[in-house]
Amino acid sequence: MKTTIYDIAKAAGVSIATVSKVINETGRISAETRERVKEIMQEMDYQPSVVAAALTGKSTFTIGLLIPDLANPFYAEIARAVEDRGQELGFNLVMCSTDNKPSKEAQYISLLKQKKVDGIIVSTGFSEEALLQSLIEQHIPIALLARDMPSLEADSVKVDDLWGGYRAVSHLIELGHRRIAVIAENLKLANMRERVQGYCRALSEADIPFDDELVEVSDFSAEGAKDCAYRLLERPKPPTAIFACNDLLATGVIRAARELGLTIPWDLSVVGFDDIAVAEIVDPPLTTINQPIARMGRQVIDLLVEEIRGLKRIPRKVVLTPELVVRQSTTFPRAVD
Amino acid sequence: MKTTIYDIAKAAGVSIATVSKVINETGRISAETRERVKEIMQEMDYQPSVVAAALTGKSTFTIGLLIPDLANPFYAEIARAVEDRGQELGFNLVMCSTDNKPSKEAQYISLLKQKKVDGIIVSTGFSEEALLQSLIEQHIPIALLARDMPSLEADSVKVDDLWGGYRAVSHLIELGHRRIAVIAENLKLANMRERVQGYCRALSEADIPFDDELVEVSDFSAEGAKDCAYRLLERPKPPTAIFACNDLLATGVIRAARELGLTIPWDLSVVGFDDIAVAEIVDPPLTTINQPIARMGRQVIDLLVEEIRGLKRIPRKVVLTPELVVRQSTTFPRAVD
DNA sequence: TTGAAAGCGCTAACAG
DNA sequence: CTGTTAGCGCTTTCAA
Repeated sequence: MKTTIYDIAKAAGVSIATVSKVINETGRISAETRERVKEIMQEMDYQPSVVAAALTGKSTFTIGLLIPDLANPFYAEIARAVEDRGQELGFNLVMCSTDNKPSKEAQYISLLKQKKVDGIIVSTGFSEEALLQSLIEQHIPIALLARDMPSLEADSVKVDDLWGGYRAVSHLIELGHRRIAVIAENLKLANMRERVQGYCRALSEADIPFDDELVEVSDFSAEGAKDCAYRLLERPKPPTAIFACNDLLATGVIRAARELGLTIPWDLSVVGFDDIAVAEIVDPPLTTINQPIARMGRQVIDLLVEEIRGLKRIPRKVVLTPELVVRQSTTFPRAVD
Repeated sequence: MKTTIYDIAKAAGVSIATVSKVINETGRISAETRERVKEIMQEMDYQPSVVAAALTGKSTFTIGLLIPDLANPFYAEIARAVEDRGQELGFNLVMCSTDNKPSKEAQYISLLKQKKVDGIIVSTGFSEEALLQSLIEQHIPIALLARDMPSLEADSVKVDDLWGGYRAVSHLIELGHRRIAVIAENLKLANMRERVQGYCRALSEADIPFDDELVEVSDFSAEGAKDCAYRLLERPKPPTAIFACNDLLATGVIRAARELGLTIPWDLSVVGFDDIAVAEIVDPPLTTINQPIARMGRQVIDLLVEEIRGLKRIPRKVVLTPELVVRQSTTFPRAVD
């Protein structure tokens, strides 16, 4: 049998209440007995049961992380960042890949509730606001990561997607591009819409007319983006630059260009979004918009843990400014119109 | 307050024991009361507390997954595969990225024990066998994934690394290469040693003398592999092909080659190992050895859950045969010696 | 077929 | 400063 608080109490010749107090550093215990109990706990290699403690209303020290897909490098990096900060604070992460399917999301959330997790970080695409709202009403701490629902009373940490999109496209414009296409992942995602809005803003600021033939909507895959890029590049007047709304899509664009015999950046400039590790690895290294993933992960955990600890406050909406990272996938357009 | 088993019992006019029995489908209950209780549970949106159940000795339906680094695409894909099968069976995954540091590993394991997880899947590099052994003695189900410790009485699922290495290099030999280098990640990892052994076996079978100047040891990063590749390629007589012991290392090789003005595969053939998603994305698409990740993930979970359910058996050591996937990073050597 | 009652390991008043 | 005791929500004999 595993050693319990009773074993310790008996061995130390005190009551379980005393042991509990030294474990939690609550109440007042004489230094002497405290030391003795501690020693015995060491000797007997005692580890308090989180389960039993949780049943009495204490933390489970577990946080759920909802993301679309753990195998997607962006979310894997997000998860790692969150995990790291969680670990520092003593919290474990349970992973929930929902594939952006409401049914999976609901299923995971239900399980997390049954397990009495301390809080949930939501980084999935289009959660039903009602579902999250109900969690809040059940006093389950929630935080949004890499997205936000303005009307939801929950902490959130994200970058300014509109600014990011704007910056990406204005970079292309500064290089001299005028026929710039954009490939988005799914316009139902607020993120994507904002990035495209940034695209529009940059165009309009440069007095470049918006041409809806230059906006393509892909699925979430690099494959999908490749198809979009094909359509774009096989037009009579193809764009000289493409803004892919995330790096994964950008890799699809790169492959399409390669297959069509185009050399990046000379025949086509490409800029991505996210700055995941693969952005550096692809050929050519990708110019992109950097999301400070490590920082974002740390910050959501910090906010969520604050709430878990009961420091009730007004929800904080953190918006970080992403940065343009110029690498080698962008340059001047070969021929000016 | 959350609704408990008592609320249901009261509403249904039965005892909590009865409710418990319909929840768990144990004991004999009249169809009539069963239905009534079920209805009421629905109506009241009752969800049994996993925590309370766990305290009485039942499953927590939680499994710990120990990997070196969740941000590493190979492990992210592994984690996703494991998560998926776990979800199908009702188990949640808690992620533990150890960075192959024994201290982190120990810390995570301790936490997992306190939370009474049902089992642990170990996919980290060099766990101390003693630590895992002690878990087994505490009757905590353990399974090894993508690695094995033959002397440990635990299930394991992995590919035949030696065969994989052999297949990679024999492919190069068949193409006509004779000066073939290998870049390994860390020879303390059994995996890596076996892959290098496969390399050696293929050479010796082809009567190519082993040249220890052609084996480089990198750290775990693409950067490290790039440095190794530089050293290799700047020799007076550089290799015509490089076997990188995993795809991440292979991307480093590709970058080094690119920087040195070499064209793959014409100036240098490269083969990787793992077949992660980026293998298809890099330029040129990477010839590599495929690990059937989805299948591996499914199988460890199945084995582990068997053990969790108490179907005690002799540990199963599953070894799958990886397959060569020929893409565009390999071809004949330009000039035969 | 059902229910009363004794835990599971720990926390938190409340007494002493 | 320390101990007694009543739960937390559920499972599981054992009787009825």
